[in-house]
Amino acid sequence: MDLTEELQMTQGHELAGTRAAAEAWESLFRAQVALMRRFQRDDVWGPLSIREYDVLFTLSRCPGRSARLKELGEGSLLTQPSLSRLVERLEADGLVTRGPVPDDARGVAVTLTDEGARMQREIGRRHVRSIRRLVGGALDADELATLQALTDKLRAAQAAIPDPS
Amino acid sequence: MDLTEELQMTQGHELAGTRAAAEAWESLFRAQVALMRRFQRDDVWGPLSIREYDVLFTLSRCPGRSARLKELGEGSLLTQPSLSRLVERLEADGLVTRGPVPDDARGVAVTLTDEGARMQREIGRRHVRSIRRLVGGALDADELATLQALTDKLRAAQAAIPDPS
DNA sequence: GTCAGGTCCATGCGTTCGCAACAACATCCC
DNA sequence: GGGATGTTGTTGCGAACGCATGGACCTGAC
Repeated sequence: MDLTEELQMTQGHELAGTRAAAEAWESLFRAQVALMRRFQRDDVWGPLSIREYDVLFTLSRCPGRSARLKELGEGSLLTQPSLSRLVERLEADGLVTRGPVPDDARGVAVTLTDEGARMQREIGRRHVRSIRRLVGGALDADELATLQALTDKLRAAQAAIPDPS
Repeated sequence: MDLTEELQMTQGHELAGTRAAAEAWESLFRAQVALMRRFQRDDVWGPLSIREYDVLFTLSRCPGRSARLKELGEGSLLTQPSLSRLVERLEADGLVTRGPVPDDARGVAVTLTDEGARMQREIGRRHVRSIRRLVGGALDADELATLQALTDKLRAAQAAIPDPS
């Protein structure tokens, strides 16, 4: 342990080395970008953008294939206004419906239509083939399990760290 | 090993299970999105967008702080026209210069100016603090090293897999 | 040399995005 | 109840993006 880390620990934090964290993040980021570029090139998205597909995918895993706009926004990189208009387009295409939510007249419940669910499954089936090729073809089962465990832990632990005050 | 995997191996591929690959990718993707959202919220970017910073960062690691437009595009999610205009804006702000590249009159060499390098270092210094807090605070040194090794391997191995023919 | 095909970058144009402001509702405190 | 404050979603508008296309240049065959 070098002096910097020791100093940090005396301040009550158990932070791994700055360099190790930065390098791990960069590797994670670059891997995600590289894979995303390939997935984007894939001819599996039909009339949807990846962001639109991701919303349909998220909805397909929600109870009743329905979620509030706010919940959808929490798992997305889009800002709330952009998501609002994305959902507006999905509704115009007949893939989702927008309705009221019980017990909160402000809320908007976004619900997958049958056609939306069908579209999601169809694209998802093709997309998962690409994932198997590119991700499953790069790492073995143990490595995949380890990667999943680490990224799950990273996401959970990061969520527990407050914003700088 | 289940029947599906066995069948795949008889076809000459050593693919890990589809489910494991899909779940690992989703975890990786969600972790990246969650962290990215927090980094975006950080008040460290000054007048730049994250994408603009990423270009300056990439240039700062290139020999001579200079790279061709094409090379910059390979590590970015932006399309070529979008990157072209992003660099155009960076040039207008005095952060990069555009010049010819030796031995190829089509090429455009993008070079970091002193002010661009200073801006990148200043933002980078603040950004790396967030990375240490959120990434270094979530995983210990061993976990960071493992995560980096796996994502590096994933990126390299994926690059070696050809597009579907 | 020159012509065909490929690569690299820029530009026109319609779409999507983010920011700021706003409207509508919920919640809390009195 | 009633106003102050916070939350949820929408809208106006300028900025940025992606797609299609075009111009300039490189490469290879003849």
